[in-house]
Amino acid sequence: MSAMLAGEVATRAGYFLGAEGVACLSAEQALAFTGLLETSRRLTRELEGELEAKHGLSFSALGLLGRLAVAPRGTLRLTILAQDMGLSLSRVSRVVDGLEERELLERQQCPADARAINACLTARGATLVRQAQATHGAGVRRHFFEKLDKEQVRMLAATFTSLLDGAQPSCVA
Amino acid sequence: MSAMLAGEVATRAGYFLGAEGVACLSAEQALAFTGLLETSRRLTRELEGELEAKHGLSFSALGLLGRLAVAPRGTLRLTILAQDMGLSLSRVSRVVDGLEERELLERQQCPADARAINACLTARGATLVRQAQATHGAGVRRHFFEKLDKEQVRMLAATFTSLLDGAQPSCVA
DNA sequence: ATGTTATATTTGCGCTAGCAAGTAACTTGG
DNA sequence: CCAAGTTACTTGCTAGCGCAAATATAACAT
Repeated sequence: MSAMLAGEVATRAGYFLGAEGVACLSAEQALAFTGLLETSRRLTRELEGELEAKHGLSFSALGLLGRLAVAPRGTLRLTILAQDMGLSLSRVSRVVDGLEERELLERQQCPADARAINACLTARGATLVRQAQATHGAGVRRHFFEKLDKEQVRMLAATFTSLLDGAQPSCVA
Repeated sequence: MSAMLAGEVATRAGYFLGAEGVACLSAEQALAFTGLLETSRRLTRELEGELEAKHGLSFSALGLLGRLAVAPRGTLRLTILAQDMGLSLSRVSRVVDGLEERELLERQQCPADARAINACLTARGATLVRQAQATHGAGVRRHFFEKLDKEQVRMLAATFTSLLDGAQPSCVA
């Protein structure tokens, strides 16, 4: 299997193994790294496709609505959303544009600070987010957890927790 | 720690835990899933940023050049590149546009098939890809492997290998 | 030979994403 | 009280990505 493994690695990790070679990373390391990125890519593609098809929501849109759904009064300021979600404020502003268009949320002037805008979930939005969360949850189970045993899940959770520990937010702006 | 863990999960996985709740996924499952996506996002952002800053290459561009670098005669057809890289052909065509502009590769008519185009690495491209691979390899070690022990790497490699096993290509088009 | 179907690539469009610049409003030091 | 600096948001721009349509060539069946 070592030969087949090496072949796999050469294919999937070709972009950082130079002509000089394989000494750069071990086969296992290459698999761990490229596997992580590739798994994330496929999972995202698959799940976001379902979400888009069934509810017309991107991942970010669902994340935003989901955060509103658990916030007091269904309301959060855009800045808070951006920080929470690790997105730029400009992106959040435009996601909100789209959701407001569809009347899933409303922009409201913040009474305490005239600069600030509250995104506020509508009844329509609250209904949709519940449905979409159900779709998404089912998709996650189907595409991810059904293929993993308990031990693997435990280990992944522990590994990612430690990796993300020194967590500066992923978006600077 | 269970309380803090639950808090973490509520924050990071808020988008699929509805008002009704936490019953949907276990805390560990939520961490494994969101951790995967978040880790991938940060890693990509960090590494691609370095690559862009030092060599003006995106991840895809490096992948493409890297594949040419190990191909016979530094040459591959666009279709092959697209399949290998899990990108759409249209995307590959445009990445090639950019790299051709910078004279890191050339488009050549395939002698055997007048429809096909070969992307062919130039000397400049071959030099750059080696440098960029070095940068990238160092970045991967620094941002990823330095934070993991041997056992974790082994486990990640095994898990992702089995997850990606039934691997239909991630890009349909 | 020739029409049909399949393959290879390019181009137009729409989406997500961030950064930079612009505007409005809050805060603070003098 | 007001000028300088900070914060909140919006808007214009760029880049990556895929899909769908357009074009050109190949392969195949009649």
